[in-house]
Amino acid sequence: MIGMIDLNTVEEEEEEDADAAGAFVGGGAGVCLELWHACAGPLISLPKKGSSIVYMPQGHLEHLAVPDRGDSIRPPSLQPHVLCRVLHVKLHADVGTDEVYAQLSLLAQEQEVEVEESGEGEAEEFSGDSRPSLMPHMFCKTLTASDTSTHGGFSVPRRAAEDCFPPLDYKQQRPSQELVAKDLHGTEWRFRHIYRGQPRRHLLTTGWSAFINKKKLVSGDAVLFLRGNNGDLRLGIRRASQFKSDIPYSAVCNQKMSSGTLAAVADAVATKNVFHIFYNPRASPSEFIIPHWKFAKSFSYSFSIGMRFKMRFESEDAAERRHTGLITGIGDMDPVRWPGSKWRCLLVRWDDDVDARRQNRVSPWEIEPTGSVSGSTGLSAPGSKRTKICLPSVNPNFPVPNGSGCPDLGESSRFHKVLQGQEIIGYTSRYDGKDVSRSQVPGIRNHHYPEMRRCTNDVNSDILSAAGGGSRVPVGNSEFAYKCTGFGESYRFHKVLQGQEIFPRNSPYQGASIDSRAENGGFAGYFEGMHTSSAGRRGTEPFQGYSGLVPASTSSVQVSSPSSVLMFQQTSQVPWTSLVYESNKRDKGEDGSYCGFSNLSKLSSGQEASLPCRPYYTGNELNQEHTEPTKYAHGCVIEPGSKDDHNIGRNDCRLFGFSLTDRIPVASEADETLPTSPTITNINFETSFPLPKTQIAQIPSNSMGSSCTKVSTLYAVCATAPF
Amino acid sequence: MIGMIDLNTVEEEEEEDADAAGAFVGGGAGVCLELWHACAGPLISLPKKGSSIVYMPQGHLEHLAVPDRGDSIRPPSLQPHVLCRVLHVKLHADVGTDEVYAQLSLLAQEQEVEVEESGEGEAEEFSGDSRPSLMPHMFCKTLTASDTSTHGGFSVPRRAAEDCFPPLDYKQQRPSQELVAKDLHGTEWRFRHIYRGQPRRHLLTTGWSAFINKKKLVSGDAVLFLRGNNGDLRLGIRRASQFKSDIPYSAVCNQKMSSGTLAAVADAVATKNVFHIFYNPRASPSEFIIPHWKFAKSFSYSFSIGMRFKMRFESEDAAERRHTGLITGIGDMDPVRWPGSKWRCLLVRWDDDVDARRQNRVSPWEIEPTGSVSGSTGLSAPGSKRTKICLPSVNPNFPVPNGSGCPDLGESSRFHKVLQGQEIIGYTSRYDGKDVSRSQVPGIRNHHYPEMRRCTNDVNSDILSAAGGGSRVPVGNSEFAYKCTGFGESYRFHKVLQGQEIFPRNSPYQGASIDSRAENGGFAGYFEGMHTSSAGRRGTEPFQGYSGLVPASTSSVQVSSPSSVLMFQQTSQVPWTSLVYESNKRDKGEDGSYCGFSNLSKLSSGQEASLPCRPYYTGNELNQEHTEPTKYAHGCVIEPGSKDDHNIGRNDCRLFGFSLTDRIPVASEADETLPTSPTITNINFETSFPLPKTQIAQIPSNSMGSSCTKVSTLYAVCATAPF
DNA sequence: TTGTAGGCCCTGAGCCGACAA
DNA sequence: TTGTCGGCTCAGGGCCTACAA
Repeated sequence: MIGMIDLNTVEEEEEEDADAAGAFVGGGAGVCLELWHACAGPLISLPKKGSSIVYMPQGHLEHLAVPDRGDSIRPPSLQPHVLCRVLHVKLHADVGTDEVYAQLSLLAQEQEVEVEESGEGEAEEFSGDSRPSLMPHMFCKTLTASDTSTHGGFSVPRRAAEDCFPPLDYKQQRPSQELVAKDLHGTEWRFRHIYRGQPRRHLLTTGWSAFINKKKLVSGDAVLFLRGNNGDLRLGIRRASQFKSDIPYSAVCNQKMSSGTLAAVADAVATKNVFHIFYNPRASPSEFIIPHWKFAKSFSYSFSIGMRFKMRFESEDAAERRHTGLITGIGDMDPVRWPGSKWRCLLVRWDDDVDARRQNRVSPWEIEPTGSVSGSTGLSAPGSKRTKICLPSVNPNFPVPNGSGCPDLGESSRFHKVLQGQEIIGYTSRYDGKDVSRSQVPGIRNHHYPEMRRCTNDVNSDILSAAGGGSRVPVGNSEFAYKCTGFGESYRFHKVLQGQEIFPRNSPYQGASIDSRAENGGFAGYFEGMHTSSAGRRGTEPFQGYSGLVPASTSSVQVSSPSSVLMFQQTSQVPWTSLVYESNKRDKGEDGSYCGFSNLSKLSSGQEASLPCRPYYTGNELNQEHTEPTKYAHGCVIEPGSKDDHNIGRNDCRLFGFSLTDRIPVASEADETLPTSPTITNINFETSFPLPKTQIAQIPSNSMGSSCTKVSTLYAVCATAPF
Repeated sequence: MIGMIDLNTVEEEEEEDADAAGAFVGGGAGVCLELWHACAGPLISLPKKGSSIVYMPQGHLEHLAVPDRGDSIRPPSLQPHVLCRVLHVKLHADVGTDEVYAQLSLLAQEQEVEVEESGEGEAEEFSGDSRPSLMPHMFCKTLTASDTSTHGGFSVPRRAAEDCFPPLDYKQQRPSQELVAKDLHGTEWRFRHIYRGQPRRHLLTTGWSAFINKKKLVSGDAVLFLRGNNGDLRLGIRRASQFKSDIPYSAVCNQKMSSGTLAAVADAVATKNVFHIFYNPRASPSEFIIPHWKFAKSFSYSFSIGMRFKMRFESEDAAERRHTGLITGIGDMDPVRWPGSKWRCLLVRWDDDVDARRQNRVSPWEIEPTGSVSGSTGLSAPGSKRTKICLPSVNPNFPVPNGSGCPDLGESSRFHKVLQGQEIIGYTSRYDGKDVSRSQVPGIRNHHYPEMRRCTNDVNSDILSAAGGGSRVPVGNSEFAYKCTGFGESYRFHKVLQGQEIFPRNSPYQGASIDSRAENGGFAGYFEGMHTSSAGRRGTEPFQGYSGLVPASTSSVQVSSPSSVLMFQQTSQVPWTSLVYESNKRDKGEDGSYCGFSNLSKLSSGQEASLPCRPYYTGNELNQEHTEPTKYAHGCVIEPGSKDDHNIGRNDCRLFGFSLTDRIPVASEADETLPTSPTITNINFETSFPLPKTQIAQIPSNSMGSSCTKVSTLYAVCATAPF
């Protein structure tokens, strides 16, 4: 135990935190929530406990990847879309392979379910989990041949070592120490960390090969080091390819996902019993569980043959890529067994079909129309451009120390996005606290108090004016929206990408962040000042400090060499899109037969939401390319010169590979102080998916707790224009 | 591939054989049936496909060894004793630990089930599996410190090497070859086999440490080498202690045996669906599945407080030991949740309670009363001593070459018993066929034809007279009885014991055996001439050759040093006990409430069995000590001087640890040619377990196929005296 | 006959700096 | 800054015989 961490750490704190989040491995040891998400990959999210989701048996079968034998015959009683409440989410890691997977406990819901309960439940759940669990320092490195060779050890990127490892005594000729890192199972791994060579470099030597061998890591796999706020080191694995050696991959997980699953589900649904779904986020991209609102939202699009669309993918290097295509057909994928199912009901042709693996069938909720079909610019609702403007809604990530405002909303600050190879560092807190900022603005350390005070000001008007005002208002608080949609399990979701390093060396918030953190005794729930975007400390004044916290210079962000790197990026939920709720009281007829989800028509509106609202998107997605949304979305621009469609640095979270950030419907009681867009019309013309009446993504108005009711109105616009 | 086996082997033959027996590992590779049983241990047996068993949920819970949480609450509909039909038996081996376990597919039976179906099914199943699969050569060695050290290799006992391994060219100074052995998963392991050192010895060097490491073998564990009849080498493991390392033991198996199992069983029983039971024969001695007849038989005993009994155990060295005790109480083990259950309903005190692990509660079918209570010598039925006399019913193991008689009965010849450290070699067939017998009787090679011809003679009268005639007739054909009881899955069951070596060097049958085998082109289903006892080639004339094949001298058997050794012992089924069936047509009243198995009263008699028969034991077990039953049971006495109660060499097979050999009720159509015992009375006086009327172990008369109908009557006596 | 120990060889794990990308 | 290479050391795998139980 040489050179142990010297901070005032609280042992087992993360364990408890994981417990509080309901994250366990099978054996009972706690799984580090952050580590799980880091290992799961950048685009994986999970539904939150208590949220409403739609379960797709077809997709489940695909995920199981079991041969379509007799036992996979559709149980007659099982519908293609099953509305469920998520009762529990458990995070697991395969004992043999460290592969992460999740167990969801679902309960089929009646159509008459009061959506309000979801919101209440959420508020309660968050309260038990509002304790900060910061892990501001992390890095992910793809192993080189040298790293995995028996010949040598592990070459640690310099800044990664400085950021995540306890400092070495560089006065010595060969400084070294012993590192202890826990993996997902809580197993401790010990490494000798030495700084040597000419030129000097950080190496892990003794103990490394044992780790490599035990984990059966090969070149191309990636390891993650993650320093918790209490100083604990965590160690994760993200394999390049699925682990398919002589040892059967994910024996336990596959075991649980074996045949007969669907029959069990059908029985549970029929008998109103809980059933359990195992999901391996890295095994297959099946998105067989999607948020209720997302499913409902897909009805708002009018898909038609010939329509162009775009869709996001996770590429092999864990970077997100976007592909476009053309809808070539619409119809049931399996009209015999699953008639009326929307699962992969769209037949598409990709513009770049170089990737043969890509499915030629997609589900409506996976794609976004780009609106180039039939020249119907009307698909683009008015004000679409303003949705971009909303993105500079940078709010500070500094938490209110005692969280008197909306403590249950304080979790969005953990909604991280960690890019592997894309280093986004708001403040460069070295492990020893030295060299905090290389080119720091002098005197910045004294700014945090005024800024925090400014957070309490109502700057809504500023925000709105900055955003261009008008009908569309930025849903600046991603966490709020996230929570309202019920997919808060991933509120601390990280996104770790490889290949690009973004390092804002002279962020004016660095000093402030550090100081506030120190004064809060490590409690601080803030993150780097960069890329705070819309998410952040959302409390009574969500956009608080917006005007004051916009970085003075966007050039502070640098894009450096690929591979290796660290730090979290604040994930911004719904950064550049706005939501509009539309009153939908008119009876649109009983044409819901196709969608197979007519039960939605029975959904009642929220108690406090006086009017039934329907999620509505302004159509900005239909005619914009989203090539550089972050330019507009974030207070600091990632890299002004980047013109590819990778959207690196775009804050995206997906539920089962599905984006949670694009547009999140948020219901509010009514528009009180905000400009509304009462003239928004239903864009669902030319619909291929007739919408049942009041088929909405119903978000309870009280989902954020009573004290936040007013806040919610800041982010959601509910147009009450009757039809 | 140095020195590969030179026999005319048929590749994959055993694989197919395993398939035919329904033995698979999870992955699909075939599990060698013999190897599975060898690894499972000496006292483990399994029910046969199609047989009737009684399933005990309580025992299952014990076997699961899950904490008694809420989910182990007895499902209301689940009875403590469930009569089931075994639909399938699958043999498995844990991928990680090689631990063997079995999967039984059970279907709860109605009381009205026709027992005849079982017999028919058996005949069919056997037909598909009547192909000989001989493995006459095998050895098991407990690993020494040197064997497991990284410093050296594996020291092979000399005769083990000569018997199981291909011969070396001893003319070379250092003969060596490469051995290839398959484990339970079909994985090939290659070893360098060298003969060197001063004095010379057989060693496995290269490749051995890899095996040790991969299998995580330690000193004290045992390895089994097993040479198939086609020359294939098989390699098994029997761990000294349960494999409990950092890697969870038997993850897959335990997974399948996890919580909620009982609820699933209850549901399956209620819905008349098949349910699956996983049984780890080495995990716990729970005997939660017992043969139907065994369960019923336990009612024939009259257990009372103060009664003495004996019970068999498997000791740590895999040797069988017998312990005696006193019944101190009778009553439900769990009167709240499982009232009326007979599971461990007897409270006992052991005479030698040095072993604290021993349960102080036993089930009635586990023990045998010794009749020393209340001086009731009446418990000993008349003719008890004659049961010993029946044991010399040695029949030859030489098969009829073309099996025209009863091919489906030809399997008993595979009912092996392999004693580890107890070497029983009828003919010492070296691998190269040389040095067949070291002290062979001259000219014996010419004896086999007359003997085989003699096998076709009906020597029943001889047998009976030799057995003393009278009311009790030896059930000489163990296989037949075994099959009739439906527990034929283990018909090739091996018993491997450690600690004693019995080597009949000069058996007069050696030459004959070898020759007949050679002339049959390897088909021969015979075994060594020693210890043929009652089991063997049972065809139309089960006791054929009895008079002519009794060894001239019993001194041919030697007991040598413990540890290491080989060869199969023919398992004798019911070697020294006789069965008497008693007509039980009288109505004994509806007092079956206690036993919880009153459905037995609805059992109808077999179609061809004209009269309901009830298994009945003459009570010889009640007053004899069984110390040296083989003296009487076998044509050749194991070791005349052995006086301990180990009963080494006693041919015993257990179902889930339960003896199948003691007494096996066999139903017959009627007694045709055999002397019967019409005056046998029901000894079930003083009964603590009132028997429902016609509570019998019903064995179908046609269980051995129509061609064997007459044969069956030779072994079973059905007294038809009405009450 | 076979378990164990010591001698010996040699592979390869693993640490190091040099060098170059 | 860090990936890879060659050099180096050394533990231990592994083969052998000697000796003794």
